[in-house]
This record gives sequence, C-alpha cells and structure tokens, in this order.
Amino acid sequence: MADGISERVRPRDRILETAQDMFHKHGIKGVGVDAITEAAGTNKMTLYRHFESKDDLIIECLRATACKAAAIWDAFEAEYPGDKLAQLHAWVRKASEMLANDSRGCDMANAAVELSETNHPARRVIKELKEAQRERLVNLCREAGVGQAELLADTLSLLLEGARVSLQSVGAEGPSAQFVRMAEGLIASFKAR
Amino acid sequence: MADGISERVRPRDRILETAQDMFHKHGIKGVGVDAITEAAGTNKMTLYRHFESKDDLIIECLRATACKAAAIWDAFEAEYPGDKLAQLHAWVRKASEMLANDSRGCDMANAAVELSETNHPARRVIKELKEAQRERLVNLCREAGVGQAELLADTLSLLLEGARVSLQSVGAEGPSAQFVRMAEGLIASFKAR
DNA sequence: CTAGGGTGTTACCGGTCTGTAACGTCACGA
DNA sequence: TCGTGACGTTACAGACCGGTAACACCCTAG
Repeated sequence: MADGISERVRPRDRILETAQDMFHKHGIKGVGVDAITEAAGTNKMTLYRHFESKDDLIIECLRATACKAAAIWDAFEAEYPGDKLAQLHAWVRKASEMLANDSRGCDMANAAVELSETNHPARRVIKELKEAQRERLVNLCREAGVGQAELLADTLSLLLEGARVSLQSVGAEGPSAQFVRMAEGLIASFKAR
Repeated sequence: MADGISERVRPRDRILETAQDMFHKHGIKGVGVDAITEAAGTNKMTLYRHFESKDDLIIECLRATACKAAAIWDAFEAEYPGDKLAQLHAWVRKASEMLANDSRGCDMANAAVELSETNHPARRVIKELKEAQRERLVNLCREAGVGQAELLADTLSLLLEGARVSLQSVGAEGPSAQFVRMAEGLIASFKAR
C-alpha cells in the first residue's frame, strides 16, 4: 500500500504516461482521448484542462518520449565514461534490444507516417527531435574516431529506422534480424579506413 | 477526345486507382470512403458493390501497388537482360528517384504502421508481399555474383526502408540524402569480398 | 422493344470522434 | 470556518465514420 507509483501521481502525468503507451501500441489515430483518460483513471475534462487539444497532447508525448531516449544516451556515457567507441557499441546493443522487445517501432517515425498533413504542428517537433538525435549520433561516431562520421551515423540511423519499420511489416524473421551484424560490420569497416 | 483514360474506365478501376493515390498521400485512416468515391467520380454504393468493406479495398490497393512494383522489377530485366549487376544498380537508381520524387514512403510499411491491430487482415498480405520483394532482391544480389547475397539484400532493404521513413520524419536533407552513396558503397564492398 | 444488370441518388443507421458546458465534490490552506 | 482550486461526472454538441436500404436511371444484349 501507498506504493507511490500510481496513487500519488498527478492526473496530468498519468495522462501523459498512459497516452505515450497507448499511442505507441495502437497508433495516434487508433486511440481516442476517452480511451486514454479511462486507462489513466481520470476523465476527459481533466485532460482538456491540462492540454489544449489532442494535437497538443501528441506533441507533449513526443517530447516526453524524446526525453526518455536522451536518458538512455546519458546512460551510455555513464556506463563507459569517455570511451566513445564502447558507447557506440552500447548504442548498437541497445538498439537490438529494442528490436527484440518491442515491435511497434519509433514513435516519432510512426507519428510522421500517421500525421500526413504537411502543416500538422507535430511535424515541426518530430523534425526537431529527430535532428537532435542525429546530431548526437554523429558526434558519437566522430568522437569514436571514425573518419566519415556523418556517413556512418546516417547509415546506422537509416539501418535502425529501416529495421524498426521492417519489424512491423515483415516481422522478426525479416531483414531486421541481421541488424547487429550489419551495424557492427559497418562500424568495423569505417574504423578500418 | 475519347481519350479513353478517365471516361471509359470502369468505376471499380477508378475507385481502386483513386484509393491507392489517396491512401498513399493521406494515409489509410486519414481518408474516408466517401472522399474516395467522390474523387473517383462515383458514389459509396458502387464502391460497396465491388468491395466487401474498406478493409477489403485496402487489401486490393496493396496488391495493386505490389503489382506496379513488380512491373518496375520487370523493367530492369528488360533494360539490362541477363546483366544482373546492372539491374542491381538500376534498382538503386530507381530507389533514389522514388526518394526524390515522393515523400510518403512505402504504402505497405505505412499501412503496417497504421494498422496496428495484430489480427488485421491486411497484415497477412503486407507480410506476403514484402517477403516476395525480399526474395526477389536476394535473388538479384545472388545472381549478380555477390557472396553474402542475403546479407547484402537485407542491408539494402533496410537502408531503403529507413530512407523512406526518414524522409517523412526528418525531411529530404536528412540521412536519406546519402542513400545512393551508402548503397553503392555496400555493393562495391560486398563485390570485393 | 424489352428485360436486366450496372450505376447513380438520397436518405438513413448506429457508432465514434474531439471538444465543451454545467455542476458536484473534495482537500487543503489561510 | 471559509473559500479556492483541482478534479470528477454527466450530458451534450457537431462532425465524421463505415455500411445499408430503397429506388430511379440508362445502356446494352437479346
């Protein structure tokens, strides 16, 4: 009792957490605000007191997800302080774990697919956050002593993005099964130059 | 006059063509059957006389799209008969053209993202068609004289898939801009072994 | 000419969606 | 004690969704 996990959390945070989970599992257009609030143990009015609209909730969810991703990056630095190459390998390992444990891919990429309107407010945010992640991977590659850091980072980035979407369309036995092999091969190849 | 393109085409084919286009541009859940039939110059009743349901229409659209893709593959064989390596390079060129001219990615991958329900009837079809394309690319790589044909084919496959989804989330200046360079580098690298 | 199948039109059903209004409740702090 | 603000509840608006019924029309094959 008084576990402090689900009871004392503010409705806004419960909504945000639940929405992230449900958007991830069922897609943005696949879940309504009613379902979110019910699963969060609250109601629609409370949601609209904390978020201007569903679009606003979507954006806040994407930001929160990006925040969690950033925390994972920080964990690499904490685990292998200063050893950028080890951090790069940790990135590959973490990516393959995600491929193994979750078949719904990247929230931002999925959102970009679902929200096809070019002027949708979430698209700006998606682009921002994705570019930030790209820059972080480029820096990691560069500091790991790779010559063509941008090219390696972009290649790894596309490989992972492709693996996550392929996982959804072809399944776990598809091309994504070879992700680690491909990524490690690439890193070795770029290091050798 | 009597151009025979839009006038004499049967309603079913107009619906199928229009639905492909609209699903591609706006996503599956982003367009309703009313909008499709209106754009196709017909009405909802006629649609439901030719297709059991919207899900059925979706599936037929995916099959039709796969058919068009298969025709593109056939064009490679027609253009470079017997020269499998040239056909592989043509595949890369064609892929980069698609990346340049269309920012909405692969219909099947997008559909897999949107239709998150694991039992959705379209998912079987998506998997089938994607596996067929994978096999075709593997064969092309093998017959082009590549040692690890499966690995190269899967890597190229993930790269393209990633480029198409990255194009939607980050834009044309993102990692997808380097697709040709990556793909050609990979092919050269695999050929060299 | 006639019969029938493919098509167009209108209206409708039941459901779901986002978003809002009005009101009731409860805890907490001055 | 009082009041203030956060939260819950109910009801509803207005739009859109997929899908169906009933009927009128027209072209063509026989």
